[in-house]
Amino acid sequence: MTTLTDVTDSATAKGEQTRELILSTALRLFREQGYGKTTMRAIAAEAGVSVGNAYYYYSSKEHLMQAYYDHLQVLHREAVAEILADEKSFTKRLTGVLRSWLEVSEPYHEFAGTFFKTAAEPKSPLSPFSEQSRPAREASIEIFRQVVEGSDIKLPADLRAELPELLWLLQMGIVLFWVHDDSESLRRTHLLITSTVPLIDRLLRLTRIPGVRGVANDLIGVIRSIKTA
Amino acid sequence: MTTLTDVTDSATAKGEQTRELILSTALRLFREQGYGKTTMRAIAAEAGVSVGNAYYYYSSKEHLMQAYYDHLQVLHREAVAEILADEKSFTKRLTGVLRSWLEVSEPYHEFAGTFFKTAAEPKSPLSPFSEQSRPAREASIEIFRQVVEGSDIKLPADLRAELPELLWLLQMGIVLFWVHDDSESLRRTHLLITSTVPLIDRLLRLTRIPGVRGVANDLIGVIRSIKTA
DNA sequence: TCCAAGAGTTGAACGTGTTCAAAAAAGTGA
DNA sequence: TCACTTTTTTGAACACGTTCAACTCTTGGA
Repeated sequence: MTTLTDVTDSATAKGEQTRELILSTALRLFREQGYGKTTMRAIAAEAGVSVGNAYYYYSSKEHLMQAYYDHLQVLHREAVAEILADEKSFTKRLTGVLRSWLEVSEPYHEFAGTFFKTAAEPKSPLSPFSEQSRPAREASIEIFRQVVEGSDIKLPADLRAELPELLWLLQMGIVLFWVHDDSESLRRTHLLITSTVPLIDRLLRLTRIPGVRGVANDLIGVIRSIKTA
Repeated sequence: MTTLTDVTDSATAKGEQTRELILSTALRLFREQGYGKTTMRAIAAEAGVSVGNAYYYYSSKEHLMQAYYDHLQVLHREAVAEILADEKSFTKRLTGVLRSWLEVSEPYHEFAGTFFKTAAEPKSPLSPFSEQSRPAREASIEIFRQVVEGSDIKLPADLRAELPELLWLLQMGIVLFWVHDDSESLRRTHLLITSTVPLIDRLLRLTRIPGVRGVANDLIGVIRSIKTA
């Protein structure tokens, strides 16, 4: 039996090395030529391995995409750390987080459509609602939980509890918009964020009005019942 | 020059006959085995034509899907006619229209995912937001315009004007939910509709409260500015 | 009736993602 | 060192959506 470091150095190292080589090659080609125009054969050739070998590590082309998605997640989490530490205002925190996502994802905007295409399919493991992407989804929701919890906003407890998930849904909506946005410098998506966030802030504060409060409570009830049904 | 009836009987008839044969065969196979498992070769074989011939009339497998989508649109329009003529209550009209869509689309639920998969791609002509699907989209929005206009609901004029489009967006959301819904008899989607519609009704009536009215107005402003930006 | 032009039809061929049986390499215990 | 097992790697083969040059049929005018 070899030592633990030996294992990571030799045993796993060989396979992991190939795995990472294939992934990085794939991501580079995706970035350079888009998802559709990058063939598995091209990835294998560029990485200096056989097609079958690529499939030995990634069971489909989509799985290579999944890996890219996870990568973005990490970049986003790093990008928002500073904002979440410094800022207290709810609108600024939320705007900052959404903007960061835009910045991080910007290089991939061109072929993001193809990604969300497969992501829209329910059975696909790439769907943001799927079981397989639960870790990534929860990590993402966690960011919004921090947005809410570290902010100055005052809210009824039950709404506060559901809010992170709702904000994540908002982000899904913005992503959908973003994918379709072909304006220069993504002007329209930026416009959407800057005009929507303050509105959400005001909407949330409206829950203090008794008549609104009732509707809001029922809304939460509906969301809960549908989640568990 | 032949007469008009001659043209439809002979000149166009031959081609149109083949076109419809291919379409109906495709839709049947889609229904029977799902979109993914139905091959163009199978459609051609079953229809008794060559693969190339199918492509002569439908430039891709997705276009056959588009045709199915248009088909649904017509069925839906027919299905809601009665409700829209008889019913005056806003919630009942809206619920009826959404329910009808569910009924009409039910046979296709299994493979609808694959349809919305390609629909999610921005460049795809099948996207509900695309230029090519404008006619289908506007026909769909028209239904919601009738829902609003024939109802007893009292609303500020500008909100009333935007509402059909918003309700169409709501339906897109419900469709997204529906696609992911694998509960028996689509229980969860039905639950979503029955609990969401009355809530929307109450939300809309809340716009009479001054504080809410301001936010609603701004929301409309945002929607308008983003649509034109 | 015949012929040129267009409409309709064919199926082999291409490029793609993916599979799989077999070969090569690496690891394991004596 | 030697057999053996397991991990890794290979590339031909498959099924699919799609294309296209060639073919047949239909039509309308001379």
